[in-house]
Amino acid sequence: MTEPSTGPAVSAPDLSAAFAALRGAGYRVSTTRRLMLEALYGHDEPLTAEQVARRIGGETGGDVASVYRNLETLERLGLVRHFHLGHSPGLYVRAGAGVSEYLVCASCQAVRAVDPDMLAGVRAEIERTFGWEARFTHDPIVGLCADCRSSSGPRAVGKGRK
Amino acid sequence: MTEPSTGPAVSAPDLSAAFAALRGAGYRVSTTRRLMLEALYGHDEPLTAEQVARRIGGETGGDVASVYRNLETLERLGLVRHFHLGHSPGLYVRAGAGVSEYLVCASCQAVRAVDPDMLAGVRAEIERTFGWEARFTHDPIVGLCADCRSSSGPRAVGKGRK
DNA sequence: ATGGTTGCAAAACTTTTGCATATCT
DNA sequence: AGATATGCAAAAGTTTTGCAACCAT
Repeated sequence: MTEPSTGPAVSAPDLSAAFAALRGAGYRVSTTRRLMLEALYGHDEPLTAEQVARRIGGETGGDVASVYRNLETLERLGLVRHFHLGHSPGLYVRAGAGVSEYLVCASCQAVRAVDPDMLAGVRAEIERTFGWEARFTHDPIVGLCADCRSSSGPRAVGKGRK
Repeated sequence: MTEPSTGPAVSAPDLSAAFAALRGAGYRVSTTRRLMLEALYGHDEPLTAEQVARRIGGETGGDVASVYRNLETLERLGLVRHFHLGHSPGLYVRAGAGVSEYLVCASCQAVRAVDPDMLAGVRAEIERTFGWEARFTHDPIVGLCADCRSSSGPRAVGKGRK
């Protein structure tokens, strides 16, 4: 068993640092992983595994199984994070660089990445009221962004009735 | 097409009111639906669709497809609500009776149902900081409950590494 | 009687796993 | 060379859908 160690969470501010993090943990920087990271670090919008696969493969798209395997690895290394919006497939975004928590709009699906410090007040309020320590890392705060609040009114929520 | 109308959301404080809500919206109170509501209204813990099916069928358990169909109906009527915890299957709980938002413990999976009013402070804090209107109805607040905070310390989170 | 409901079967989808082959170091 | 990573195929798990038979109203 010469499998690379899981290693501690590392935040990579940019691509080359992400590659270094991979190597440092004993993983190889394969073509697939390089393309995946380029795709994920090039966008702020979250991507599904299938979207990532489509971006790394030629016409047919890359293999989704490999993408899932790598996403899990990248997530363990703290380079990527994923969450779900409603019943959507997993949505993956880059992590690190002071960005580690998200607000997701239930209406337009916009994602706002925020510095954990900005949520200090919210966390404090939750602790004061309930005694719980809130985690917004895997399950983001879902709500309506400022735009959707004003345009759609308070009724438009979720993915509609089908 | 004589399908019953979707109707407005109704909060049923008890079983008979739930039945009335069904009838009022033009739905029938079938045996399946009655047993499902009894199961869901008898517990505070959330149940998966399969658990509900097991409770309504004899030995073999009821049909999961029907359960899913009915859960969707009951949710539209505001009698039931569902959310997800991590990658778990949908977890269904009764709605109404002043209980409509949840805190879920990432460690022991305890569910704390809270009156929406108790989250007013949290919502206000989020609106002040981000301008967003938070919704904790489909995606509950995930964190560590008071018990798990003291016992496991700040490290135990999520479902482990598999 | 009638049309909503159920059960069963099969499909749709997302994610995981096994294994031989290709690839990085 | 040698172990890791990939690709393909198949499986697992959850949720949805089609359809004939059933059952509240």
